[in-house]
Amino acid sequence: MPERAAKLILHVDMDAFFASVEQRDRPECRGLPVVIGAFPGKRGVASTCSYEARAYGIRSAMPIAEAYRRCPDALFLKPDMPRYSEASRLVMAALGSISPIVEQVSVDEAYLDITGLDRLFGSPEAIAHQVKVAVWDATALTCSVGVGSNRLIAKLASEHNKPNGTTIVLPDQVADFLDPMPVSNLRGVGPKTVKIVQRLGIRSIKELKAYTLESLQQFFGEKMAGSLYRQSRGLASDQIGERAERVSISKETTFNEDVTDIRLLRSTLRRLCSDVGQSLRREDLKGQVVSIKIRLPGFETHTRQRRLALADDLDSTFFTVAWDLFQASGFMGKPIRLIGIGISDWGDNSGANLDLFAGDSETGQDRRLYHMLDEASDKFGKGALSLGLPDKKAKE
DNA sequence: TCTGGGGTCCTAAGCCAA
DNA sequence: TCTGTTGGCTTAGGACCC
Repeated sequence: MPERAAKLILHVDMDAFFASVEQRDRPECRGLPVVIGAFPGKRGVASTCSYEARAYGIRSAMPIAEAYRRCPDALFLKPDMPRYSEASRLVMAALGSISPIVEQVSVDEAYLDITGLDRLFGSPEAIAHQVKVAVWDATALTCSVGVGSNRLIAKLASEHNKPNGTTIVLPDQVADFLDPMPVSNLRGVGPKTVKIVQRLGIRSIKELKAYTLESLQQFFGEKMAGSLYRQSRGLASDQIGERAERVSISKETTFNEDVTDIRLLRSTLRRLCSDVGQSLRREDLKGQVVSIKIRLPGFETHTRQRRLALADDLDSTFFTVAWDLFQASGFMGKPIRLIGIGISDWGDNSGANLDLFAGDSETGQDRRLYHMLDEASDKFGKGALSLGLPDKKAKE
């Protein structure tokens, strides 16, 4: 068996992406603290912020009220996703000019397989430089670049020196690079896992590495233990490819104030179902599992889901099921902080307008009429309209 | 401090059929 | 026919990421 050539993976992470696009396009924002996210006074968090805002201690995912407290003079802007998507498209096109193997992982991040590109560009440092020049030429935005032997090392390397940094980690430098890092730097390690790690007295990746796989399995789930064991040794996938196919589409909304009004909840759910239906049809998908998400004032979150007899993409189908799930959830009449809907499990039935309920004679046209009735009853009150359809409850 | 929105993945419990 | 086991599927919740 011929030995496989060592891989060289490069990770690109745009610097404060949304905020940088705003500062690029709006000269009045340059050099100032800019926070992208919710407006102060409303519920929400900072999606991202400029480096000037970070100097005030503002961070991604920080409640917007806290961000405002830290810097009332910051410019608070709503995200302009179409503009960021366009910038993202240009970044990815620029990366494609460097390597034929690019995997976009989010709007502002990508992995490149740069194995063998030294013949074209030279050293890993030279390739990283080429990437930054290409991104700058295409967008006038800076990025941070990390190079390593696999995805984990490349990603940690790009995070190592931000903004506008370059970090190369050669295979014989991996242990020195990882050992002093906190365990929270590893993928999949969030606040809950950090708590367990702290309870065990583990502070660094070096200390984590002292644990055997079997001992980690006593404190973490099987998968998490395996993941921690491999990551602490710098082991990870070096395969770069197409972005994985999406597995669900969802829409949700948090109310500015908790809601008990059934009509408002119903109309909100209908709007979300319509949005999610539109997204599905745009992507030519039909889903077979309808899930609703309900968040109560204490941030307690519940989900309910139901499998359809056949996959569908109609707003009215989703709304009928979602509303039914909500009514059966036991949360009717309680204050609701957030309501959401998600569709998943792409069925393979290709025909459109398939019946929702097995053995039910309700057609797609019927459903549209029920949908109109529902809309009308929302507007004018129940019983205001009759289209001569059989009573839906009676049918079931 | 008081926590968005859109995702993915993992785990556990309950149910059901072999 | 009854009972225990096992494994798959569904459902719900939770952790995490960007």
